[in-house]
Amino acid sequence: MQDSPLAMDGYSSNVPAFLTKLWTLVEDPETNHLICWSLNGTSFHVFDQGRFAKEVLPKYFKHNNMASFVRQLNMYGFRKVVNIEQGGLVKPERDDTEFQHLYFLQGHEHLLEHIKRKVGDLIQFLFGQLQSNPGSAGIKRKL
Amino acid sequence: MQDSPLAMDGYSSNVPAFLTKLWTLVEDPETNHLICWSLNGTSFHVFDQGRFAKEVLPKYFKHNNMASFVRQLNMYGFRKVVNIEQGGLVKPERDDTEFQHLYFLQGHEHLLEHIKRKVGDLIQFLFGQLQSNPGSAGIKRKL
Amino acid sequence: MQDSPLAMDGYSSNVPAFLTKLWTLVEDPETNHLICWSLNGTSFHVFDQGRFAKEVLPKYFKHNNMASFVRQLNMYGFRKVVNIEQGGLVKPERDDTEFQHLYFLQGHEHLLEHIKRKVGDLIQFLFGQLQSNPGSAGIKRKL
DNA sequence: TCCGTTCTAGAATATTCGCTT
DNA sequence: GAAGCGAATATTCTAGAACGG
Repeated sequence: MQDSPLAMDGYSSNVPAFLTKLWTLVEDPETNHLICWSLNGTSFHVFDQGRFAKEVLPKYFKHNNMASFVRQLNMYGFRKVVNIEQGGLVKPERDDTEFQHLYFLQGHEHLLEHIKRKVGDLIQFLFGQLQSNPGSAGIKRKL
Repeated sequence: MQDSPLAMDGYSSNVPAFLTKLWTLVEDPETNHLICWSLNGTSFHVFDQGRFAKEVLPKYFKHNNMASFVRQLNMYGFRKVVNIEQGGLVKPERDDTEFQHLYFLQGHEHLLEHIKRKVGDLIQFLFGQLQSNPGSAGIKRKL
Repeated sequence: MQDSPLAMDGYSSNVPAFLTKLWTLVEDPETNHLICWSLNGTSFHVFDQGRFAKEVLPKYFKHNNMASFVRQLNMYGFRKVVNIEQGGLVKPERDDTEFQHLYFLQGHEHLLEHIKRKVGDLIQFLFGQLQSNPGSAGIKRKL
């Protein structure tokens, strides 16, 4: 792989690194045995969390922990897809984790721009207060 | 050096020294192993920051610090190009830093004139206010 | 290393990882040629930034950039010690950077607990507002 | 005046840990 | 018990500020 389509025109898009890396990861046929699109392209699977964490993650991120990867997924609004057989009594035949996001769709890389990183509720609340308080204009600008 | 090509067409171009030095630096085939144009000529790469800082910078500037060089780049509106393969735990094969500016293009030296040194945001804001406020003529003269 | 001496006396010390790593780094005789205490033990020196960044930093941190190391130092209130001879025209004989903090003293590891990480001015201001505003108790509890 | 160099800080994302639901 | 989240620190990129020429 040479250039990501997102970064090919010389100026950087405002899509956070996590999303472009995730996209690259899921697309890359080299790692399809560990992470790949679902059949209909609306979600992605991680097989064998252990190997995925130790072999794939450190190539793109500054860690090798599945938990940190999942934390980022949640920060960007991805949700785990719960499979029926996973919750049952019979042990699933495969270590298979699935995540989904409305704007993470195979063949629609431009939709990544609509995936927004969450911000803490406290910060959001305080920002709202500042917005509605005319007296805080000076503080906002300078602080 | 006698005449800069930038100043040969009858009107004096006031391109700051930093930009002409940067251009010379990137063009110079002698230092292409440490700093050179990207393949398509829309950005430039610095390889091996340490050697670049100690060997190349002092030939053009009054320092040998990568940090000061980067500060100048940002002052003139250059942005770092973030590569996806860097940023992992596993060290990339090459120490490669890339910067880009809309008007820093291989083969278009005359565009350097459009690269403007930034002034502080606060100063910029105040200047904008003065521009749109007719009553501030006296202030404008003094400030 | 089993137990940090900081946590052995019955109460848990919450010294951030950066400070304990920095302490270990400066103390370690193996790396004294790149980072070590000053003669009187009130500051520390980094020699040869380039080698320090590439060889030492990644053993303790998830990066190999001097700039990131310096950002952390400033976050914790360390200040660069400016040497007279470094600013002169004659090139200094050695690449020597020195940092200091009131509570970073050789032989007094327990003082690390007094080094506080800085927090943004805006956050600090907003927190102060919440503290002095009784009506925000519910928000504080829930958010 | 504007530019150059240095040191420090802002701001956004990234990583980790522990709690809540 | 697992999924999701809050909060603190960590890393990166850019900007502020002071000073000198």
